[in-house]
Amino acid sequence: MNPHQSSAVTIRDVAQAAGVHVSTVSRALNPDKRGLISTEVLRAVEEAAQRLGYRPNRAASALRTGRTQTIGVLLPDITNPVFPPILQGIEASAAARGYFVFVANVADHVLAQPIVERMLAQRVDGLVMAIATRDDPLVDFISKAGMHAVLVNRADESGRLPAVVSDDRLAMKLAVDHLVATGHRRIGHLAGPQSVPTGVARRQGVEQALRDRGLEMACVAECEGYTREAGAAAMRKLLDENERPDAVVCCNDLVALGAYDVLRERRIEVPRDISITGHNDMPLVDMVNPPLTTIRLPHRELGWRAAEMLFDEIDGKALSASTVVLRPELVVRESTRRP
Amino acid sequence: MNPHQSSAVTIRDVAQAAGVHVSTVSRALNPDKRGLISTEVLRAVEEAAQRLGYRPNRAASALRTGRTQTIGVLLPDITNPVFPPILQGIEASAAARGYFVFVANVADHVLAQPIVERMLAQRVDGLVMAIATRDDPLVDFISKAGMHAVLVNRADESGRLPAVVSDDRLAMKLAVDHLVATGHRRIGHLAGPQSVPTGVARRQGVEQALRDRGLEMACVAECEGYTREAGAAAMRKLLDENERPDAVVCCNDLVALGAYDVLRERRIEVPRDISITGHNDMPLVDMVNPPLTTIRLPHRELGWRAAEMLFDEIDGKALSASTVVLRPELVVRESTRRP
DNA sequence: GTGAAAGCGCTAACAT
DNA sequence: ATGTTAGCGCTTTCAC
Repeated sequence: MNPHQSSAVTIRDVAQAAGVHVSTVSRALNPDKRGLISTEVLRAVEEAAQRLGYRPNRAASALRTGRTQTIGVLLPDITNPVFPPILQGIEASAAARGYFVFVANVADHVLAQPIVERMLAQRVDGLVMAIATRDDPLVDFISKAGMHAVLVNRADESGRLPAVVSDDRLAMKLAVDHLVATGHRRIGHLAGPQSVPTGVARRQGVEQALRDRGLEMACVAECEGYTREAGAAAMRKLLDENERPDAVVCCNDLVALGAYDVLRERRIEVPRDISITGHNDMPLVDMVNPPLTTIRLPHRELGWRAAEMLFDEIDGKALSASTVVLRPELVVRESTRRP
Repeated sequence: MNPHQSSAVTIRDVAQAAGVHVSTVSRALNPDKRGLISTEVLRAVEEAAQRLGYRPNRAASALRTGRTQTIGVLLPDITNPVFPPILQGIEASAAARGYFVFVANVADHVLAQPIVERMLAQRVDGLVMAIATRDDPLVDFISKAGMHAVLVNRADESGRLPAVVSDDRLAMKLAVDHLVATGHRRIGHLAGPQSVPTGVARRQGVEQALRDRGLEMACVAECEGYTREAGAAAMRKLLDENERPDAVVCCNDLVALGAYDVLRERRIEVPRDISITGHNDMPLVDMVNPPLTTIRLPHRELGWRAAEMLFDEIDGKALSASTVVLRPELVVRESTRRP
């Protein structure tokens, strides 16, 4: 916006037009202090502000109050379909409170700290982070800087930052229970990288759920990443090194789709010969062949809740639980055999 | 961020530590004015700033200069897969220039103007908008306010705002030419809503491309929206009211997927009995059955270019073309019969 | 090359 | 209930 031509109208102009002092205008326009102003003056100020097209300069008020009414959101990859709904939830919560959201795509984790520093300079009131690896020095930096921050879709194992996550173990239990209930007994797992918390948690979830049913893991292979290619490679390995299982619980939808690729290539039919489950319920997995049975996460709510927690912290009522765990949900489609 | 505990270090502190005046510090830390400072002083200032962990307060500099180093991005729906790459492009361009990006999800178009007003109050330096309907009063509002703005994925028919778009007619021509080259003659179209510019342009594109090849449109049906359901409904209508075409050019991938649904239901096999093309190359359309032949748009570049144009405007070098049209690309998969 | 001083627009004591 | 005043942290003339 060109500062020279637009909205040169300041609180001064309004005060003059309304025939009152600037501080009166400031009060009249502040919802929290409107009560202190007489009805006539209030009306006069509002009329003048309206007429002149006054728009308070947030930069000035930010300078004065130290609060910018903005928060920052750090995402590893906006194009990964899990993040848009999370962002949407955050944005909705922020918008409802009159906050704006800075979005930064942290393509490479080494850029995270510089970005956080710039956000600090920008005086954001807080941060929602979907990045943070385990034992992240960034968490350190943030607490040292005294910034308000909440993690989303990532837990802070050191417990210094509040977080909102989905229940990975429960997710896998839902998948396993569904498979067992539909008659599967030899159940395998395509595990996520064991270097990341979700990879470990989901694998443990599968093992535990199996044990609860008196079963053992039939076979397992670890993916190098949460991608279709990694899923295909792991599936190949799984099939080559083990007797074929009845069903495979995949750590993620993309991995499941990679498994589909290999099964199609080998003419093993889903779900007739083998059942497959995913995790995330990403868009269009209901369109693949066969439509994928998967776990739906409350992504939007994850974002919403994280933002709400952040605002509570900012407002000083930081009483809330430090980690909120949301419930995932099983979505049964056609990649799992019916009983 | 809590203003009380963090980064209480100001330019004053640095000045004192370095034994110089604040204005000297300001100059030393401003890349454009660093030249005016002697090497020793420069070094002393930098050392002091570093040591104290000084971080310039952008709110203060924004107040003083009228520039915030932020831009706003207005999106109709972040969860629509075309927008994340656009946003990514915008964000990358902004980050490269040290700008931050406010993202606002404009769920309902009546909210657009209030949001723009808040962005104005926030003193964003400019706006990238992926919203704007035809003859949008918002465009009016923005030009009146003297804001810098660029449209993306939407053209401003009144020509008051620069825009970056993809070539819809060319997109359809690529699809039609491919179909003709692979032996199709009776070619139909599932058109987008004729109330939106892209719906009209794509339909005209199909018609023109056909005419260029000496063919006529075999049949056409209009979708009520760019959704799978609308695509299915339109496909049903198309089949019910016309002799079956060899191929159908769809206005959009989701519509094409809706067409798939109907064809599967009627046991019409793709591409043996009929060929189908989409538009957008959204994620996973390579995973559906059969993988969809479609048009890939340079979404990320759309965003990048829009942001670059905006920055040019902000910097006063608004010489660039007022509308940039980017080339889409044909992606041949298995939903179109080979010759 | 550096310092002095004013002021961006707003808010919040404090005074009345 | 309203006015007075000071100042948030920075940039930018204007002096020297």
